[in-house]
Amino acid sequence: MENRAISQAVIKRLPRYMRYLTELRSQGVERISSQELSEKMKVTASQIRQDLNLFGGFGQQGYGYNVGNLIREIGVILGLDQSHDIIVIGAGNLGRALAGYANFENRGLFIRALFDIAPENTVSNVRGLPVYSMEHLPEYLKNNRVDIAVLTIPKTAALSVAQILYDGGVRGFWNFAHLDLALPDDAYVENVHLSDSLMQLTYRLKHK
Amino acid sequence: MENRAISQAVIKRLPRYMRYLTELRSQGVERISSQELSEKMKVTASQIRQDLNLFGGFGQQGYGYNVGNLIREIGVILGLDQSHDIIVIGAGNLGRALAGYANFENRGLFIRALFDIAPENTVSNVRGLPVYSMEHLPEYLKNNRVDIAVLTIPKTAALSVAQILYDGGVRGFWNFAHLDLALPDDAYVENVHLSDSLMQLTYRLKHK
DNA sequence: AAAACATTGTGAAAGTCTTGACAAAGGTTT
DNA sequence: AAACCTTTGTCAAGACTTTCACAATGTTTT
Repeated sequence: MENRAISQAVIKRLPRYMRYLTELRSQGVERISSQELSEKMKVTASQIRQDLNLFGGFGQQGYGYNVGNLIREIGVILGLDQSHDIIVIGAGNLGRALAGYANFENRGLFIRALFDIAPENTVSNVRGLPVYSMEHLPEYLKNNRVDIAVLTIPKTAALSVAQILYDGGVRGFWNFAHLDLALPDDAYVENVHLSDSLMQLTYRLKHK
Repeated sequence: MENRAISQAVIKRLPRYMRYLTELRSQGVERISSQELSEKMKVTASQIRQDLNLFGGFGQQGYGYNVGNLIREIGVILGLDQSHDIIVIGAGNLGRALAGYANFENRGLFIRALFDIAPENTVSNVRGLPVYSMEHLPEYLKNNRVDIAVLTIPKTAALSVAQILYDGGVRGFWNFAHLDLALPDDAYVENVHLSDSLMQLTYRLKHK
């Protein structure tokens, strides 16, 4: 838990640093300066140093940053050092796509099950994951720890299902339903609006 | 084409206004004040007025904003008054999810086809859309207008496929591959990194 | 048709975020 | 082991964004 307030803007950039650093590590790069990294990421070196320094002095003057160490440190900041148990609500194409996402497990993100109103229609089981009926959700929540629920269901169903999840103790919500999910303050909701980003693209195509 | 520079922050908010206004219209609401809308959207009334005023005086003193009119105006700003022809590259779960997305067509966004390296494996055709082999992509681009390509392919394939698309005249890219796609300046790329948003959630769960 | 009311549009203030600049600190070379 | 080089950490300036506050203007009521 940080005591200084970290701005949303910084938090948004951390996963991006993670991506570039992981890529560098896979290329065998062991050290990098803020200058070099800034060129690859198309941001200023100053911003990188400022951002990283909010969480501690991970670099070394005259040397730069150790890639492996930095990945580990940012991982801790993002909570990826702890394991997270995740269920996916809605086993349609999007739910299956997210459940089948490789690399989550490297980061301690474990998809445990999918739920659907019509589980028997689910064409192919994703990576051998069980697909349960929605009716079994409350019981599942009694017997299993769930840190994050992924919602890929119609917006008409989203609020009532979220309530069941919240009552069952779930506090993390990755919401793909087309509404801004409003839950009590101790629940953390990340709303993803894919079509919003497509409209930013149409805006730019029009105003180029 | 706007002459004043509109900030990225404003452009990001426009689709959100669109969502709330469309919802209001479907509830039969015909007029709304910035104050009322700000309460629903949890932003300040001042921000709404400031944002909308960048594009023109859509409101009326003492009355507020006409919902239908505002939807139409924001639609024009976002380019949703023009039709866009879209193809999806990669007919996996994610590609099929996006291709099957309802409501795109209401906004002039027409998915015309999917492409995949193994089209015969595509379990179910989405909404009767054709699934072509990747080999046919250059020929397709010769014969069909494509405004936007949606990339739901592995990052190893993304750049070479993007190059084929760019050479074929495509300038809009909605990229879900796990890299920041870099293309010439006259191409417009919207990179979507789903796992970044999940990591923002794990951050908040850890630092609550 | 006048008075009272509501609400926008907008300039300026306050707040936040990003960038620039450089002293301090450690690395590297000779 | 001294001199030189590199690069961070950090403070302050600059840029950008949000919020405040209110005159202007149109709406509604009486």
